[in-house]
Amino acid sequence: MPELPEVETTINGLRILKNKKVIKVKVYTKKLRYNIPDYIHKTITGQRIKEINRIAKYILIKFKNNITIIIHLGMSGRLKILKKNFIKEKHDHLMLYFRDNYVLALNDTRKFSFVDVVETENICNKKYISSLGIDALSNKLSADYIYGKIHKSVVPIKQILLNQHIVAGIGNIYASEILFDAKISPLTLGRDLLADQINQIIKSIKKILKKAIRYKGSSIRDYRSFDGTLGNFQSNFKVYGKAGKKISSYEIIKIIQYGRTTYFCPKIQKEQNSN
DNA sequence: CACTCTCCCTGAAAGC
DNA sequence: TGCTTTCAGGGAGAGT
Repeated sequence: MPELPEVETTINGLRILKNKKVIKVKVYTKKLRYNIPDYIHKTITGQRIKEINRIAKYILIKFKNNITIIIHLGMSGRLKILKKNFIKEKHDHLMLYFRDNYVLALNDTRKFSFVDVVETENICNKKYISSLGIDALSNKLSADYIYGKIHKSVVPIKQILLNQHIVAGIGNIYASEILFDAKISPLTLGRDLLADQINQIIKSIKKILKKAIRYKGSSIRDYRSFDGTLGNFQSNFKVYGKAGKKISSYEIIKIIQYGRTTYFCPKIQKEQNSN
């Protein structure tokens, strides 16, 4: 579920917790992808949230005592904000109770999410943070940068887009959507991409991700209540999940690349070498 | 080093 | 209908 637009939408929803004080921390499932550190209790109980932001798909909840909770949502994780008379649901693994009856719950069916607790100034010492490439929405993302990373690569562009060490934030759905928008075949190898194509990919990254964020943002009720709905962007998918459907008489197909599904329209998305 | 594959986990959907 | 198999939006770590 959570790629960059979902994470962005989530942190926008979480901002109502700014300045609120944690009065209790409950860990219902310690072992997620990694164990939730035991010291989460004493490091944030009684503390107020200073700010909430993200690095790529990592959510950072920063407290005023210089502690940051880092949350990665994995495949199926989501954060819910609950009010006083909430009911704990299946797969709620961590709950932060705030003054004023707010509760923040991490719910994750598949337990691929993780929660880390670090001193704020040491966030970048975490290997999973420091090894990230440039954020997909950063204006530092340039064709020169991408070219430098991929001009010798024999990996297909679809997989390159999923590589968080190159561009951070794109996931499996938006990778297909971005390449369709750029009219580039997901099979094209990194070293075969032309400068124009790299520029086009960057444009499509911004366009698709921003549009996705806009659609989530337009359904405020969805994320304010954190009811698990995906927002409205699904109906905007052009190719993802649409194998067998047609775009102006050209068929969309599904292939498997590196164990992940890719959807594309071969007639519209050309490989440079096949022309 | 660069690339590829498996695995972590649960449940919905597809297959039989 | 009910049982079995496949697959899912992420990413680390092992293997080649």
